[in-house]
Amino acid sequence: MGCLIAGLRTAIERALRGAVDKARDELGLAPGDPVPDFTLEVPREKQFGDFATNLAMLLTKPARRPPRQVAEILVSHLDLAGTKVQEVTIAGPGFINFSLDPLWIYDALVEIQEQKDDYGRSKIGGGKKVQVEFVSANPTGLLHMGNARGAALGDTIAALLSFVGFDVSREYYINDAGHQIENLALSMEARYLQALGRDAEVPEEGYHGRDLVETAQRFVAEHGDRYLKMPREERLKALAQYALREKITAIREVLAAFGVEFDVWFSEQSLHDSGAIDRTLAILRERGHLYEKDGAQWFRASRFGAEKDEVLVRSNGVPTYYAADIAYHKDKFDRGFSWVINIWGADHHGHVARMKGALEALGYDPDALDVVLMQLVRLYRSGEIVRMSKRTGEYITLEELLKEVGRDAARYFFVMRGADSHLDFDLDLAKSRTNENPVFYIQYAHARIASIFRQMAERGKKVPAARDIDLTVLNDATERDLIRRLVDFPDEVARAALELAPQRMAHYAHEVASLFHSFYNANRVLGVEKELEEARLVLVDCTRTVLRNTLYLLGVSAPERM
RNA sequence: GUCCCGAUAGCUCAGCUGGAUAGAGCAACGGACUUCUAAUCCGUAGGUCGGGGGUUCGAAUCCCUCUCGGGACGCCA
Repeated sequence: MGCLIAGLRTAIERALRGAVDKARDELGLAPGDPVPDFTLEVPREKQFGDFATNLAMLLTKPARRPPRQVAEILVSHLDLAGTKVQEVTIAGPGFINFSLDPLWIYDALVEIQEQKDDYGRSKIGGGKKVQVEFVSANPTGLLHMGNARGAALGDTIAALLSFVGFDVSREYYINDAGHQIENLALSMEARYLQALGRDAEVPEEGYHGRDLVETAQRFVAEHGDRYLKMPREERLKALAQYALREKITAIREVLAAFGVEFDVWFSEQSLHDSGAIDRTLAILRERGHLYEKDGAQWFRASRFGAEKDEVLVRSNGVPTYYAADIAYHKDKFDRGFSWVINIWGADHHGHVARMKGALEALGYDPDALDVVLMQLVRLYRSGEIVRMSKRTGEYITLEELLKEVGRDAARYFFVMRGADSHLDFDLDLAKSRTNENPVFYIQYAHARIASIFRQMAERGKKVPAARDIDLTVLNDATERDLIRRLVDFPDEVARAALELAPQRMAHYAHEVASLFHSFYNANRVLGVEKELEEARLVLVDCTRTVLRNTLYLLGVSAPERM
């Protein structure tokens, strides 16, 4: 689909490149000198026009002239045919500012209205296969706030990438092998025995959460005490399998309630069973990246940028988690993903260099893996930190959070900060139905719009087609500011997606809502002069589209009334 | 000790691929509801961008260093 703002942008960029080429001699540039990687952005201040470039400043050095002089020369060679540029000025240290024909933003409204739900979609991703792996919480308990933040971040990043034309797959890696499963089995056994009235203690390293008590009770309800008499190994296996299945189901359900659905649930155990880990180890060994020490198999990770070497196979012959993870990442690339994104807790940061190192050792491009590290979440209630301890099983679960603050607030709050910032999650604020709460502020804007359309319908009117009416009557400052920001939407989506920065969308939504509220307070829509009413209905319609699309990307609902 | 992340308005944070006068929300203060939802808006005030050095035409942004907070450094995951 055509996108107006992108078209304008590329037209100006092309003109600038052309100017550099024509001015080469005058600027004293060598024929081989490339055109520098300049920016063409929307200036913060309106007085600087619609677009501004730093190109002249970047050419200062090769041209050995002051930036403003370079700008003069460039401007004298600019061919602006077909760019809608009406005025070019040189300002500040050497910016070249472009002011467009003021009518251009009205064309954008036509585009927004016609593209509707597709407005902002693009093909930047070119159908490239991208995998986003996130949450991947141990299936030994319930989801906590860290998992919840990961879920919101991962899902929003995936939605953004998909919106800009990537072929995205959401994946959950199930850690259903190794120690934690043994611990789960032992913990379940204790709860099972307790449920049958016997004395038993959950091991210190085990899982102490209340949820396993209930799982054990359900197990008893189904199987009674018949596992008491079975060989211990069989009992442990049955208990672990039962708990695992129940936990994964519970995780899947609560994530679905959170608006997060995965395309693939990948089992770690399957890597052991299929021989994928052995094959991966064999390749590393063949390439000379493994050695034996103290009876264990070590990977020379330090050769590939990691701090130290790492054990892949313990002296007891059991592969480490790291070995499985290497095989897993190899599998990802073998499945044809050309970009792999992991959302990890910051406590895994030490794992990043190792993982990239392993990929390099296997012959894959480590830069095709991006790891988004997210910092901790702290919950606040009544101004105090809510203490949590996973060890004792005392923590707020995602399920409880959803019950308390609702999905919309939770989704928004988790992505409103950059992943690498600590997130203070104020439960009272998330619940409050006041202007302090950004989610309600944004949703309220949407509800107000819906209300306008209800009244419009009562009056027997319809939203006119933008291309049939005169939009230039939208001349008020609040109207122009709002339109201008609506036009930015495709740019904002693209940046948020490529920078893996969903918080940009959260802020953008708030800005659009704010501009709309200002417009709404300053102007009436219904009941004004016919031409103006029609144009304003179009503007309100377009605002609704942008708010909806933004909220959709964030996984937040767009209510019709509040 | 080594490494990673952070430090920006009273509070919570944006901005960080170097760009023009550093932004927003909340809190504070002063205003606006015979009108489509006042869950809103308008205005005022608020800053040595943790300290110091460096690179540059230009630094909140890049480099070095120091201070303070959080985290990671296991044949755990």
